[in-house]
Amino acid sequence: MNAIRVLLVDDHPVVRAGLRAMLSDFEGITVAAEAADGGAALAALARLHALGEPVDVVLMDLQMGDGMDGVTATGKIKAGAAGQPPPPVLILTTYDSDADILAAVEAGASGYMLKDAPPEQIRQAVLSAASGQTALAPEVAARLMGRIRNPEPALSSREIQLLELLATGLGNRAIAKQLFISEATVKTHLGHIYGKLGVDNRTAAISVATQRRIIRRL
Amino acid sequence: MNAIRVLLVDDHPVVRAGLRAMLSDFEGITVAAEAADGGAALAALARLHALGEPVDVVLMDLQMGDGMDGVTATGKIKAGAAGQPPPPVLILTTYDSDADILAAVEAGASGYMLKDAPPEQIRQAVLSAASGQTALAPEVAARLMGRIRNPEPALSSREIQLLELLATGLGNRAIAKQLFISEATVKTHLGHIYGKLGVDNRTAAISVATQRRIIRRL
DNA sequence: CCTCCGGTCAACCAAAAGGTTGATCGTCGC
DNA sequence: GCGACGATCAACCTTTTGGTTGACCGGAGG
Repeated sequence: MNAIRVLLVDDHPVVRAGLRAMLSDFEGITVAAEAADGGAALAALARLHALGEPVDVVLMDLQMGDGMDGVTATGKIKAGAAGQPPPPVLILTTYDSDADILAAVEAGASGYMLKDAPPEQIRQAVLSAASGQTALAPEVAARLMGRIRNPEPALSSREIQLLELLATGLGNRAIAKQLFISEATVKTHLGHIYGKLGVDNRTAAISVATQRRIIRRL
Repeated sequence: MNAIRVLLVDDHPVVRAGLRAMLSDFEGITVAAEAADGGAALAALARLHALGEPVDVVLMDLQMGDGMDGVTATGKIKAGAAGQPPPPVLILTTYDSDADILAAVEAGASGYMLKDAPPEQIRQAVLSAASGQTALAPEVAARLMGRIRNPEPALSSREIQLLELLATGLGNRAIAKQLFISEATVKTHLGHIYGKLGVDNRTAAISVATQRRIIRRL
């Protein structure tokens, strides 16, 4: 049986070295190539395909230095026309926010592992992904289950819109003016938002919304 | 000449493996031990010291899974009574916010490196630290220089500390309790912060501070 | 058809935050 | 020793927020 050929994608040399060292210790797994960002990953994929040495599994970080993040890269890999069967993508990240997990899964990732996972767990995940199965870290699986059992109240798009203006530091009056509604309505919306996020003031709402990636922050 | 003995502290097995592989490739550097968190690091330090094999440099992540973070651990190491000369502590982290850098430096860290640094830079930093010098990543150094040159928005470290609590959504009273100061003092500090950042409310302060990377987004 | 829900608005009250002035204390540098 | 500055606190007042209640409209769905 041929070894599973893995493509490592991470912008941290340290992490790449760790993954390389870790995977090399396992039987049946070899590191075919490495890339520091999404663009390089796509290039490496194409290059290896042209050489007749296709990659079996892509092991990729979710947050990368340059513009393209793991989710976008996953989408591109999955949509990649050239070779018929795009390789399974395994996401390896530090955080396990709901939004990240959902986004990764929706983009077509075959798995979602955390960087603090023990080597054996990572090995299993690579093996699973190579055989076409899905691999989720226990913590991630538990989180998804909890989400299904206990769905969080979803914010309406209007509320998210409010939240974004809120995060820029605007006061209620300014938000009202911006959205062409009355200050009273702004207060009503904010009250609903606080309730849904489980907080009781605007700064906490921003904090929670940012952590859950309901709104983005640059 | 004896090799420099390094203690690796990071809660991610992957990162530890990477650092180990990376440092092992260098002449004159050996990994004496590894620890997954601050507590284990202190224990390892004591154990190695008892064995007569003191570590020359501690290479530690700033954010660790358990309670104790890198800054706290650094402080404990520096204060560690047992062996007379505490080893230099080199902080290795993903982010380069003012808040993190200042906290690390104040805690007595000998250096501050970013995880996306090339191997050679890390090697240089370990060497510098071992010889008692300070090693800052270029990005970090530039940031500190800018801070000195631009006295315009020079927030004191106390103010940055306030800002961080502010960003978690705490109210003035809660912040006061957290810092063991009165609510009046919190208001005074906030007033100064608003003035320096050119804003007039807490949410705007968080927004500006985040964009200027005075504090880190979580 | 009628109910549920999102979005809109109002009035009112309580609490929190913001603005101002002024004061004490320590440390640092000149 | 003096002056500057950061950190601390207090009292006072104004503005902003948060919390509650109640109401109207319009669309989606049973």
